[in-house]
Amino acid sequence: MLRISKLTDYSTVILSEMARQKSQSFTSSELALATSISQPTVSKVLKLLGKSSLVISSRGVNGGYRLADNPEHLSVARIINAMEGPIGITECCTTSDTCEQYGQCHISDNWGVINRAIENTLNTISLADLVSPAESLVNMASITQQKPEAQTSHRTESKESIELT
Amino acid sequence: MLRISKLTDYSTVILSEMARQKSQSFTSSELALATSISQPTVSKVLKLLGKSSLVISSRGVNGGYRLADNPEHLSVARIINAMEGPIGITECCTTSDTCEQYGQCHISDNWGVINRAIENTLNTISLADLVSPAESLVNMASITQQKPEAQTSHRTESKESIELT
DNA sequence: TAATACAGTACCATTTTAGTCCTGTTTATG
DNA sequence: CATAAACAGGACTAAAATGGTACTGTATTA
Repeated sequence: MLRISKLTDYSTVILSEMARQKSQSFTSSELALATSISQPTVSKVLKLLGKSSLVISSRGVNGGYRLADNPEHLSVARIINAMEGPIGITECCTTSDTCEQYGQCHISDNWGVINRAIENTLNTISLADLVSPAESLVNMASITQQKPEAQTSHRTESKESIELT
Repeated sequence: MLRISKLTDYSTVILSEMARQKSQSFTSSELALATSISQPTVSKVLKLLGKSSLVISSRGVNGGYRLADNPEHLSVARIINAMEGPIGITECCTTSDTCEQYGQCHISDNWGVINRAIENTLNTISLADLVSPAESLVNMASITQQKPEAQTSHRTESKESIELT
């Protein structure tokens, strides 16, 4: 299904809740309430995000979490990276050496190119984009464009090649 | 990690082996030998691909599998779709109704946009591209471009926002 | 010193995935 | 028409990943 994990999904919900509110600091209980995610799970997610310094925590009474940077400067790629580690659509994209097929595989380089293309997409989208109306994101030409420009490579016509709903 | 499954990975290796050879028909044993993937696994993959009519099988002596269409007309998105079902980077991209957060979630629409962007990328790349030298793919402007064009939305500068290797 | 809130880790249940095997069915061929 | 080659369709198991929770510890404020 090519899916981010549920915890990663939660992290985007939690972070966008933080980005949407003007408040500076949030406890995990507050965010649990606001997102309908259980408090222990919210806590787990925020701890992970803290390790990569996407959020900053303060302990004790009146403690909580706050965003480490402006939502404009936090990309979706970094969020995924913090929760799941480096984006690698195939095994060889991240581990490169452990694959048994290595040497007789003719496509690992191309998977690397594909992986970087997806990284680029996710890197281009910020937390601020995530909380903006969907129209804004659709209008980001670099995200949704499908240019029919001249090039050497064979291309699949997108119309006939997909029946995803 | 945002990864395709191992079986899906195998499927791309197997299909590209079929695309590279001029031969028309391949038995699962031949492909197992050529790819260093075990024969039962190759067989399992080809059966799955057959269900979505990406390959055509013929039984009996001299039977085997052949590509259902030219490599130029088979997109990576369709391969993933055949092996794993619809591409959905989040749960709400595919199932839409079962999510508990539905109603109070403010970002599902935007995840839909992101999902379509990734679909577009994977849809643009064909099996023929996968077996071509990596340079060809890099030169596909629609895949790797990162346009800094004017737009309304906030953008993350790709340089500072990512430390993936 | 007591209460609040995060830190770190461990744990377990569930689900998913990978890989194999077995029992059909189809087809070419001698 | 018998036999062997090859795919079809499940069933099954082991291993791994994931999700969710709990527990103990530490920092901070009042």
